[in-house]
Amino acid sequence: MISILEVPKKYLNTMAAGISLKELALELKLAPSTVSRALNDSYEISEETKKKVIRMAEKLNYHPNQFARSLRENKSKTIAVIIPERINNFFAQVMDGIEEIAQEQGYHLLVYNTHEDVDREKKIVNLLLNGRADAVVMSVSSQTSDISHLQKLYERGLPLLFFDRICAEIPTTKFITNDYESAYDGTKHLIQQGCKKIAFLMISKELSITKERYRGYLDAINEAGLTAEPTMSLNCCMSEEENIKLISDMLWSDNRPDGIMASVEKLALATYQAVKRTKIRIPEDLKIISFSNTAIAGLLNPSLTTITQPALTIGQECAKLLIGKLTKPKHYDLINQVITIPSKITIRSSTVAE
Amino acid sequence: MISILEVPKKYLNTMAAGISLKELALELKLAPSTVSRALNDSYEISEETKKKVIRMAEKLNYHPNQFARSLRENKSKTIAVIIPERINNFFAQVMDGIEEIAQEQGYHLLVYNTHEDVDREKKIVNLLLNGRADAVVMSVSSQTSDISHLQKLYERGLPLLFFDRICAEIPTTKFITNDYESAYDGTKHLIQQGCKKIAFLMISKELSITKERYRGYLDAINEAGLTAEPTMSLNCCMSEEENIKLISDMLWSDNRPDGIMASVEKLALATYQAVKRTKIRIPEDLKIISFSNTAIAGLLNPSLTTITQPALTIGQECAKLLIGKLTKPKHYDLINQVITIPSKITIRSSTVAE
DNA sequence: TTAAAATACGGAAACGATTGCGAAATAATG
DNA sequence: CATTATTTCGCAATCGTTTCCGTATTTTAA
Repeated sequence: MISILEVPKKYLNTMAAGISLKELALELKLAPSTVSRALNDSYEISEETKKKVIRMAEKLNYHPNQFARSLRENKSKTIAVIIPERINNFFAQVMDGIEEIAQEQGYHLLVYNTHEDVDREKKIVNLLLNGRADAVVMSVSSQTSDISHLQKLYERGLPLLFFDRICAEIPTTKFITNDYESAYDGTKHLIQQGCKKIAFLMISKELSITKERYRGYLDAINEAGLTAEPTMSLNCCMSEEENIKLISDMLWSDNRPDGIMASVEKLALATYQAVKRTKIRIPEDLKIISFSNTAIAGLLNPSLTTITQPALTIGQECAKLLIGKLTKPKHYDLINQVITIPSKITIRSSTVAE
Repeated sequence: MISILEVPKKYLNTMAAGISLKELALELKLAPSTVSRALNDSYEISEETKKKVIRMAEKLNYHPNQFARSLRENKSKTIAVIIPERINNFFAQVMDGIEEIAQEQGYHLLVYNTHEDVDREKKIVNLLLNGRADAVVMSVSSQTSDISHLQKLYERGLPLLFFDRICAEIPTTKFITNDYESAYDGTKHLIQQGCKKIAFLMISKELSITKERYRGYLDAINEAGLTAEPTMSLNCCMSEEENIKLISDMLWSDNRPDGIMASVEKLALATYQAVKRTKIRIPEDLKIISFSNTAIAGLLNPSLTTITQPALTIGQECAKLLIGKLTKPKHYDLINQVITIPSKITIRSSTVAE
């Protein structure tokens, strides 16, 4: 005799793989449709039946198959996130922001790292074309010039959002920080501290953030009556070693800068490494400011003046808008606009001689 | 007249949402089964037909629906990764390692951050019970003592793997570094540098890594004839501010240590912050060594002696084993064992007085 | 008391792919 | 030429849900 509280033997072996709705219905002597409705708390089902169904579902450890559900409903409650780099405080914080909202709303995150490689980016985007995710939020790689793959993704109809390194050609919403103003203010700060020859360090000329930050840098320089020498804008690469060498060469040259605006954190750190191999003193001989989201700028030697992006907020806003669009398509729209959230400059020892 | 190179009008509106196999078959005047086999390069289909099908699939921009496929095949080519913290160099590197192998093998990654919170961990694990992923690799949160949710996940039959912070009770494969030896060697190094009273900093007594590293620390101390005072083992928490205060209190006390073994990076950094508020000099008055995977240990003030874990390798090995198990279940087995990959100690200024 | 409305549930189709089986048409064999 | 293999493809079931209908039973209204 099988007690009602025991799991029937016939299910014991299949339990590992999970029980289906149909089997659950069979056990309850109900139709699958009824069980489905009961579990989804439909008004068509009596409270009594609901209780029974829910209890049995728990007893048999029932979990609805997500693929069947996704197939039927044509949505997966999954968002794909594509970033160019993972070992990076900015992107990690953005991810945390996205995930915070996603978890609240019951959304899952597929995460992809392109390693700043367009080819990888294209492969990943093509993979996403089959509808594994309901939406995509991304920051393009530094090598992305051809954007046909992004165009295709956009035309596929998936809600698509950009942040930080955006793709202007795609008519959707983008979240960035006030790149121009921050770079302008940061450069101005260097000038106020006495810098006459300021170098601009970048990882790629093509990047949206590079262009904007460079524009801010240029305007500040010109406004101060200084001249922006071509040799002072240094286009770096992916290899840390090479970057250190490039920066070293600049520091050893006769025409060396007395100030540096690093458009990304890694280049400021490369500069620190390069400086270590010289007699140059920071901030006395060289002042440095950098876009950076590291928590330990204050522990560096010397502590680093930073332009900190609102990374967490950017992530949260991306997720809010995207999930809003997914859950209430009528109320939200991914219109072609750039939303700017300001950065914060924190002045530390690397720019002020005591 | 519709040219063969044009997309028939009737599909133009549905193209955004994607075309189905059935529609593709209709257009080709073939049965869905034939089209499916053609696309999957079945021997049953003539080369001629295959060409036609593939060309038409490309023309109509066909992409197979992953949910239908997953439902039918009962697998999703997706691996779930659960980590306790994202803004953390170690975990970021592990993730990169996992993703490297996963991308090679065409696997996707669902990533979850528990923020060191057991309740979140439980929710996430329960979400995974419905088969969204084919396998799970995780590092448990520092607050995890009740492991019933992990047990349930394991019993569900999903291949499950642990790394770094492992759960000994679950009989599966775990990847860690040589926590005991590294802590032993690191502590011994402090002793050799003259430390007599060494403090051990941890984030949770329950963690596997804490226990092992503490054991190594203790053995090194006892072996050297020193005594391990209870006040010298400091159990820190999640809040950076509180940790700095805890460490500050220790540093200001009469009974202050002359050496510190930090079992995780964030506690070494908190120590640096705390030291900044005192007159204490590193390494003259206090020497510090820490488990850490930061790339800028050399840029800290002073540069930090580190025990660096093989994070990337750990990630790669996890992914290799897991995907091996998924693709060739007969050849791979997740036997109950702990695989150890050694760390590397890099001695810097924080432990050697010049 | 009878018609209308509300309640509670079952049957069956649908989502989009894969695959076992059957069956033509063609090729190979005796 | 008759028979058997081989090639090439179609039919239909299946995976596990959800949901549109239909219907029997009960309740409410007239």
